[in-house]
Amino acid sequence: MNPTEQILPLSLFMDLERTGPIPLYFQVATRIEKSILDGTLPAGSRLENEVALGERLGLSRPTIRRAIQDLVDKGLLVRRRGIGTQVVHGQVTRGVELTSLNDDLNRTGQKPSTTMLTCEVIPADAKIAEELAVAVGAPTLHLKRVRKADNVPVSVLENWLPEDFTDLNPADIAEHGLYAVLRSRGVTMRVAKQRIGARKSTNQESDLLDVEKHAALLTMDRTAFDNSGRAVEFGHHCYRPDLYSFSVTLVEK
Amino acid sequence: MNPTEQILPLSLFMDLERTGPIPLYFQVATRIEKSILDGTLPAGSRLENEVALGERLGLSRPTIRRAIQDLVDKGLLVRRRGIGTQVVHGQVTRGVELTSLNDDLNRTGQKPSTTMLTCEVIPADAKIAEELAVAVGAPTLHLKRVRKADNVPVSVLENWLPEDFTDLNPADIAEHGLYAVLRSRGVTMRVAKQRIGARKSTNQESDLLDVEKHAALLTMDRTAFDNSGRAVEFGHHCYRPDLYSFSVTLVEK
DNA sequence: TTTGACACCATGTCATGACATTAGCACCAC
DNA sequence: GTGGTGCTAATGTCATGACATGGTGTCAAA
Repeated sequence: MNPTEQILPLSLFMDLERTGPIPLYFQVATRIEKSILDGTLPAGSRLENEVALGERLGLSRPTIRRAIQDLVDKGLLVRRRGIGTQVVHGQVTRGVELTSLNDDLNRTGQKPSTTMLTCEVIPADAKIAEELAVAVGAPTLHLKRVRKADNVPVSVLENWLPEDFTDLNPADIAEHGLYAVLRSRGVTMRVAKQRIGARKSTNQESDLLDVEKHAALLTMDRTAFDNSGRAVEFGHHCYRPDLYSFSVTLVEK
Repeated sequence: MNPTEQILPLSLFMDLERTGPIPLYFQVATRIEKSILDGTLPAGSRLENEVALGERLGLSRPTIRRAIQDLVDKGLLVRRRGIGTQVVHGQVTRGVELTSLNDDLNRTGQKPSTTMLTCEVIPADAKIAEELAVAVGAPTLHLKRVRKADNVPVSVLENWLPEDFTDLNPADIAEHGLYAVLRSRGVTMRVAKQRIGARKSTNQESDLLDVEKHAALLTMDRTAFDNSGRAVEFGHHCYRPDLYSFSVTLVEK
């Protein structure tokens, strides 16, 4: 019942790349994470303590600590002062990340496709102006799309972008996804604030998503900010709850 | 248009408590956060750089860095190497935290109340056993409650707890909430894994929540782990989407 | 005028060392 | 026996110092 003392195999850390561009703490975190996922470190087992681990690997304590902290933030490890570090029970689930639905589907092996319904430049109303931090009436690019996975409609996506992006190419967006097009323009997303709720479908949404009238939909409003802190996108999305849901891992600080 | 150079008023940092139990980085982070919230540091403004800030406050760079990093993780600041640190645009929203609905309602000033529908010890079925990492058939405490805010029903909460907690007092839970009772037993939650979705209400749920039949509900499944990494609670919750939603702030690493 | 080299700035990474705090345990005194 | 006391182990906090890396702007040469 008491936590098994567990030593990480040294071999896992033999090939640390000390000169490459990949930070050492990241390499360590990756290797520990892999050990957890493949069962080398079973749930509940204890990690070697920070200083000892650092000595064995020839790394300083801050580096080890940073690696472990990243895994704690991910919900894989739990630390207790005076006790040590243990692997959390329960199967690992990938949490929500700052990616688009397109990326998610690609990762899970489903074939995404997009139908563009609307792509127009319209003046911002009060709500959009507020979300994007632009003046009311300022031109914005308004998109409405249906996203499908393996040809089954999954969600209706409606997005607004500030004036700088009103020249985006609708065909590119339909083919590669909005986020990919923005990335290729040099925009890197850093922060997103999302609100997740639910409501009934409108008749149009029922048609688009191929569900019955007044079906329950999962909704998500998102405002995304780039690395200079500027709002670059506001979106209102509706998902078929039988095909999509959100996973979140919370860690008490 | 270009980010205003901004200097934090030194007065904000004059009363740092260097001997007390509150970490210095936390005190710094709190003060910066307050400056952002009250408008002293407007959206888009630039922070003084790390080293200078450290010198002015008589603190080391790691301490300052830790404080800033916490605010970056909260989605309040954005950092760019070679550029500096800026305040993110957009109003601040409190994200999901590892708290119970009870705590949430208390914080927003609404008066929560709870009706206990079921409180019984039952054997774990396959799904519950999997979530709690116990054997199938092991005794678990099964709760079903309705949570109200200002006497309006907000959610139906169904929870399962492992054998150690089968002796919990139903009256205590109804009065103080499940999480408060667990805290008073010395259990501290550290990690929770949630899945958020939507579905239609059952007839019973429609009655309990005072909504029409087949209304859209927001659902959340949560498994919570204590500071030793052990699963201590699995819950399936349904919320009225007109009264409750989830906020999440994501930060790209 | 344009372009390349270079310096500067600010954050990113890493090492070393020290002390504080907490949990668990063994031991000793009462 | 029981309870306090102190030791040990492990993480938490903080300081100092160094170098790397990416972004920006300047200045001079082509």
